Amino acid sequence: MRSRRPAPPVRKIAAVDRYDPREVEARWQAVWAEERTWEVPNPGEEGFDPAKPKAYVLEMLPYPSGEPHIGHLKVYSVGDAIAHYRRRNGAHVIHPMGYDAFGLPAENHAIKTGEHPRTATEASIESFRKQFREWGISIDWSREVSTHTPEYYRWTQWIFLQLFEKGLAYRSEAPVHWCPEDATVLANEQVIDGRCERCGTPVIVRNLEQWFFRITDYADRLLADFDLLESWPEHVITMQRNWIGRSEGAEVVFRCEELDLDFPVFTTRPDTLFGATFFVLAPEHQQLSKLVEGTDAEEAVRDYVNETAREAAEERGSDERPKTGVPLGRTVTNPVNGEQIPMFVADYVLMDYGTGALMAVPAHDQRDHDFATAFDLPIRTVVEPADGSEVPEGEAYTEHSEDQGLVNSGEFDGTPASEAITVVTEWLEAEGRGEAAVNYRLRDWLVSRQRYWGAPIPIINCEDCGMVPVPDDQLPVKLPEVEDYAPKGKSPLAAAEDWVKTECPKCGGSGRRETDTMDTFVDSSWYFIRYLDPQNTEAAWSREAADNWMPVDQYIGGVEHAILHLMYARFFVKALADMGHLGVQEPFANLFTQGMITRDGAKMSKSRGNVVPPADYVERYGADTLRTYICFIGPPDRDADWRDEGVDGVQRFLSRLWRLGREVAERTEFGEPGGATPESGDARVLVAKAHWAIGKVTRDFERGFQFNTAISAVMELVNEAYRLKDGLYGEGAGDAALRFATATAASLIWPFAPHLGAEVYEMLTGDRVWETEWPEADEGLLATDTVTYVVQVNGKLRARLETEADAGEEDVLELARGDEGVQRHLDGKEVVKEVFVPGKLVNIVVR
RNA sequence: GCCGGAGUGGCGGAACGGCAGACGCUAAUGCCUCAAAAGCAUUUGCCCUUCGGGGCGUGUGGGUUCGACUCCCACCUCCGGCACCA
Repeated sequence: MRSRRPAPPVRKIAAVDRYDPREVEARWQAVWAEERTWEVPNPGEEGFDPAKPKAYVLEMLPYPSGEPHIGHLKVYSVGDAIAHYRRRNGAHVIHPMGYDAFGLPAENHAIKTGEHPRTATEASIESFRKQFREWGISIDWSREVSTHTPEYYRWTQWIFLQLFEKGLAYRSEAPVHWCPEDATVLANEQVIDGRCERCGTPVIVRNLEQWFFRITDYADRLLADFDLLESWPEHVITMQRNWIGRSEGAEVVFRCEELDLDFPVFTTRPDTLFGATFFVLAPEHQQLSKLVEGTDAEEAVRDYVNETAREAAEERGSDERPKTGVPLGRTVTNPVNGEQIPMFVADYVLMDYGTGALMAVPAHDQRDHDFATAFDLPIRTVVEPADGSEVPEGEAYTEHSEDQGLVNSGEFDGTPASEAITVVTEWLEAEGRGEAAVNYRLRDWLVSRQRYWGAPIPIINCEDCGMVPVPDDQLPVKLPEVEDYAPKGKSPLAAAEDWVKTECPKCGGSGRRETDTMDTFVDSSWYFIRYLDPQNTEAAWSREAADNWMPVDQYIGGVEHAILHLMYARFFVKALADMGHLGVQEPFANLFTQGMITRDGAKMSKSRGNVVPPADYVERYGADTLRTYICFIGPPDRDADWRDEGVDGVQRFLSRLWRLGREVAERTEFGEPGGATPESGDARVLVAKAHWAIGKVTRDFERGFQFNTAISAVMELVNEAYRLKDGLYGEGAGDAALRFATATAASLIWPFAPHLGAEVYEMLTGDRVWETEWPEADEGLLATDTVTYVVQVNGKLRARLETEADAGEEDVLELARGDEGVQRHLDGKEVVKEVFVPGKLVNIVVR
């Protein structure tokens, strides 16, 4: 801890004897705003030191709606603690802020009130901005961005066109999810249990022409590059892995000879091909009408298809309900044995997985088994347990390890099932009837929305030239002003006829603008790069700035974004890296997902009346108390239940530290807080405790996010100072120890309670705590002359012994055996073994 | 069903295989005060106690070990994610 400056001005020792957070916090906030303390330069700018390591600390940007809630306070408190810690450990820390300002809530509000969504959005942004300052979050405000400004979405549009040029953005007709309530299409990721993620309305499937990003091209890299991440929560990786849903198997072609049609299917079990006894198509399958046209089955099939189309995806998805379907009166040929097997249409086959058709193997797939039972179809076992054990009645046998061999499978009989997968696939390849294949659950990302409040898609449709990108010098395509924000099945932008009608940039003929806007997840898939060079009008960012700061060293946010945002952003970074705009493959090296704050065990909601409005609480307790409480309540990745009594406790602690600081500043000589390390006595005990706390807090930061134990260590230090202070005042070593201990407590609490930390530290040292280096624990000080040995008999604690730290094994054992409490338990028993752990413990085993 | 995560006092939570319950809340008592608030101090897992101490305790049942909240096996409960994915 460096120090020494002239004695502090009088005002720095508060005149009141009560900790007044409002006064303290306002003063320091003014200093940080005035001096722009948290701004950090880019390479080449004044103040940039290439020798310093960089740290990009980022919390997910807020969606500005109304006022910030307690979850915001948590995520930014946690992030700020990390940012402060890294700064004082010598890094250039970039810690920016922005707003994810496009989106439905503002637009729905606009529809109701007729007021432009920009008005409510910008009012909300102002409120967020104000509260972030009142919370004392150390933000580099020079880098602030908001996704709804033309200066920002100009570059969102630029990225769209980059993807378009590379064939990664395309327009296509496909069955897509449509939310009738919000009157827009949704991405697969935004459909939860068959319902719209935003409003909960059951979605329906419609065939529409829409814009997609080709994220499926990146499926394998999105999986493989988990290896490039430093530290992500295991469950987030698992969720993404499941979502991408890679499975290996084979594509096998079944042929309908009558109509000369080939039906490829995907299977993970080519080893069971001989067990395929029927064949099923999804109701949405394109060839269906061709198969039944003019046959007896036509009407029944049409009815069945219409019926399933009416059903919500939600009901169809249940595996509880009985299998339904209709025979087509056609057969296909099983390529391995030439068998003609009957075809069906059934809604348990999904159009958007595999090829929308499957070979049914009822003996070895439960769903096929259920269908076969319902329709009385043959069930042929082709894989048997090697040990001859029975398969339960009514169940499919799905094992396929080397302990199972093939039967009823012609030349493949006896081949172990695990091996048969490869062998049969090779055979299919040789025969030209199939090949090894990989299938994914992941679909391309549907990005167009028929809504107003988003970035317009920068494409012009020309009768002669087709889809033409808006030339770079004409960006941004500004959102037009309209009268009515309500969606009517097409985008509200379509009503702005003057805007829609334009000139084709290619041929100069008449063109019409694309009227859909982009999914807001597009905006938030690259904001963390714009922060690095936010003022740039020539490019979305400079490679130099991006190379300097990327990747994000610590990303913090809610687990609800585990799939959507985090996967889209990974995709963007990979695509941009492929185009040469970035030098990294992954945006977020370390990810931390914070838990929710509940109250009375339930999620906070207005209807439940258990909301903790941060502004009210900051007014009442001050920001430092709230921030520290949130970090103290429990491990930040877990959910935690809010209790006002707990807040009182933290307030008490901060107030104790403030009063200690003031008292020590008054009653001891201003000067070097460290001084010479006292040899012995309470002064030494206190200094040692301070070093212990430094070590503990430092380890808790280094190990991750163990803020609750870090704060408790500072509490212990403060408690120790209170316990010892009255005996230490007035002697040189005692005064110095008190100053050191108190300044250390202020220094260690700084990442959580910056205003108070700065205040107390300045009272005692005249220095600004954020300009000092993070303290280092003197491990040597922690060693003491005497140690306490724990004495166990048969593993149970029986005595404690104070002894010289350097006492030998025999001496300690001798002492232990002689102890009265130990004696009682040794009496009349035979000592079998004695365990000695130097400096710690003795265990005497008796019989 | 599959994949994650978690079970410790009245509560939130601590514990490199070595003193279970740090720290905080709550509660009780005392000091200060005319009084209250604030503050300060002590106690606060359960049971028994002759007040020395003793017994029991980390979801359940086993195991490894001198020693297990911690490691291994089996199970129970709760939370989250995915789910007719071929």
